[in-house]
Parts: sequence; C-alpha cells; structure tokens
Amino acid sequence: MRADAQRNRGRLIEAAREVFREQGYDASLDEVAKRAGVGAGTLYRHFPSRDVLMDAILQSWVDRVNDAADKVLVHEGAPRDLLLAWFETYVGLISMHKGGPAKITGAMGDEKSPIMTKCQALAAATQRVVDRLEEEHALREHIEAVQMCRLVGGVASVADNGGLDRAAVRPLLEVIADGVLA
Amino acid sequence: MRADAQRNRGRLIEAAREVFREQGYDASLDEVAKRAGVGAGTLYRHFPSRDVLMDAILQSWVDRVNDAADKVLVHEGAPRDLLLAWFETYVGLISMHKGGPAKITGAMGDEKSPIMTKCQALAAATQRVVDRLEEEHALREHIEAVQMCRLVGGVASVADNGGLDRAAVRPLLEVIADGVLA
DNA sequence: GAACTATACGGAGACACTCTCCGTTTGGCA
DNA sequence: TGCCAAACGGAGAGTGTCTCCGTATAGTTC
Repeated sequence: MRADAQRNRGRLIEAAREVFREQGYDASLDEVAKRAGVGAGTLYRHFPSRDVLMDAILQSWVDRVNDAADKVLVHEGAPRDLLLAWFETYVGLISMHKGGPAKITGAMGDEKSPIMTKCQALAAATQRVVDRLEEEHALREHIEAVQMCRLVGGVASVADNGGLDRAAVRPLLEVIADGVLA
Repeated sequence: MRADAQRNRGRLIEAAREVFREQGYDASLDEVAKRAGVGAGTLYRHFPSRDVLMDAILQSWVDRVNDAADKVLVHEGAPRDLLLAWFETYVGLISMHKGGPAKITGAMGDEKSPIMTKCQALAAATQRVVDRLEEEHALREHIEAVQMCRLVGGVASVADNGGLDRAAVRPLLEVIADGVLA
C-alpha cells in the first residue's frame, strides 16, 4: 500500500473513532471524512461500507475483550459472582458507542458479517467463562456461548436504546445469570 | 375535524400499516404519503413525527395485546408453561414489523414517549401474568413487569436484528423464564 | 345558494446523507 | 528525471426528511 494511502487510512480510523464516540454508530460518514481531512471518495475506497469501517475501528478492541476476560477469570469467588462480573464487563465492552450493542449482537452468529471476527472474539471470551463454570458444574446444562451473548447483548441493546443506567441493567443480568446457573 | 382531514388521516394510517409491514419501521414516510395519495405536508401535519404515526397505527393493536393475554391466562398448566406461552406471544406481538421490538422496548418506561400508552398496555398485560404467577408463589421474588418486558423485548430485538427464527428464540426465553421462576 | 373564512391540502424546495465517477495528483520505481 | 499505477478529492446524482406558503375547500352564516 502506498504511503499516503496508509496515512489516510489511519486518519480515517482515528476520525471515525472520534465521531462515533460523540454521535454513535449512525453518525454521518461524510463527517468522518471531513474530520479526517480527506474526500468522501477516499473514505469509501478504504471502507466500502459502514460495517467495514466499524470492523477496522474495533481491531484494537479485540485485545481489550481478551484482557477483560483474563481479568474476570482470575477473580476467585462464587460462580454467580463470576458470571455477573463477566456480564457487566460484556455490556461495557459492547456499549462503547451508541448503537454498538444492537450492531454487534445482531451480527452474532452471522458467518459473513463484516464484523464477524469481532463477534467471534466476544463469543470466544464468553466461552472461556462458560468452560470455567462447567468445570465447576455450576451451569444448569450445556449452553452455547453465542446464546449467552445474545441474551446479554439483548439487555445491552435495550439499555442503549432506552437510556438505562447500570443500576437498571443489573437486575436484568441477574435474571439471566439465575436462568443459566444450576 | 373537517371531513377531508378525517378521511386523509385514515388513509395515511392504512398506507403506513401497509408500507411498514412491507419495509419495516424505517420505511420512507414520503412513500407512505404517496401510497395514501396525499402530499408530504398533509402527512406531517397529521403526524409530526414517525413515532406519532406509529402510535396511531398501533391503536387497534392494543386490543390484540389484551386478547392475547386473556387467551394465555385461561390456559391451565405449569407456571413455566404459562410464562413461556406469554413470552412467545409477547415476542410475536412486538415483532409485527421489522424494527418494532427495538422501538417498543426502547420506549418501555419512558414517561413521555409518543408510544407510551402502547408500552403501558404491554406492561399491564405482562403484569396480569405476573400477578397470576405470584398468586401461585411461582416467582422467585417480586419482579417488575417492566423488567420482564425489557428482558423479553431484548431477545425479540436481537432476533429481529439478527434474523433468528422461533426455534432459535425459544431457548433464550427459557433461560429468562428459569431465571424468574422459583 | 352565495359569500365568507377557518381549516386543510399539496408539492416545490432547502437541507442532509450516501455513494459513485472521473479528471487530477502523486508516490515510488527504473 | 520521467513515467504510470495507485490514490486522491469533490462535484453531483439519488434518496429521504421536513417546512413553507400559495391554493383549494368544508362548513357556516345570512
């Protein structure tokens, strides 16, 4: 890739991160291009669709997901606490930008979504938590990590959409945890 | 209201029902106006925002909600079956049009949403189910109907968004049911 | 049934966003 | 230094939202 292309790509990702943080994932892409100081054509050449741009933005975010799972898993305690800690972490991770929870959770399980790899990272991290709980025979029965992602993602979507705070989300996560635990 | 205004209002609601059914709640409002055979100005005079139009569309739907609750509540059976029957009914009710689950669930609990009365109807119907289950001491502890609406609405949103079918939704509803039942 | 007026209508048009096309510029190599 | 494939940029076409205001008409009054 030519040096100027490389540079513009970086600028676009940086600008997108900023604009999405301020205005959510529905923000104007022209605004992103303007903020990056490039033409609209350049944006669309690098990122043919909004989802592809999102995927690029979330590249470094995957590390955060894995680190978060590490951190939750070292914590000793009751299975319910572990699960709830992960659920709250999970909600935080996918709620970085307005519109994020719905976007990510909607793509969960879709083989050919542009952000598929991101969903896989989330599902894999959740699977690690599931594995731990199954080791301890704490789960009611086998449950797919993807299903847990959908449940918690659903709560996060509703919270994002309806402007619910942590305190309002907590009891919802508790219901899901209780539904899953033995 | 003048006779022509009344007539146009009716036509707009009918057209909107049709267009939203075909294209989801994000469909073009100009298309609705065109389909109703009126100008855009007429549409926006009657319904200043998309949500107000949605509210009008859902007017008759409230009866369906209440009838559905009646039907579920006459059914004799285990609490879990009752609850799951209501959950599936609930998902069906709010999934009439694409985008519906997110819209309705996001407004749940918002005192001044244009579709507030519709959310109240849903919450009230859910409350009837909760009351029945509490009579039978089948619930783990007191749970707000609104919270149950958010949980099930979250699942419905994810299903709507990710194209999940009934079979994929069922186990998610079961987790919620198990989390709520004693 | 004619005149009047408050009410409602319609659609042009301003504004915003998406995405493409193509003339222009430039990085990097020979 | 010259060349050209690669990349750029922004005008503009297409689509949707929403408003404004000149025009039409329902309903009332005499």
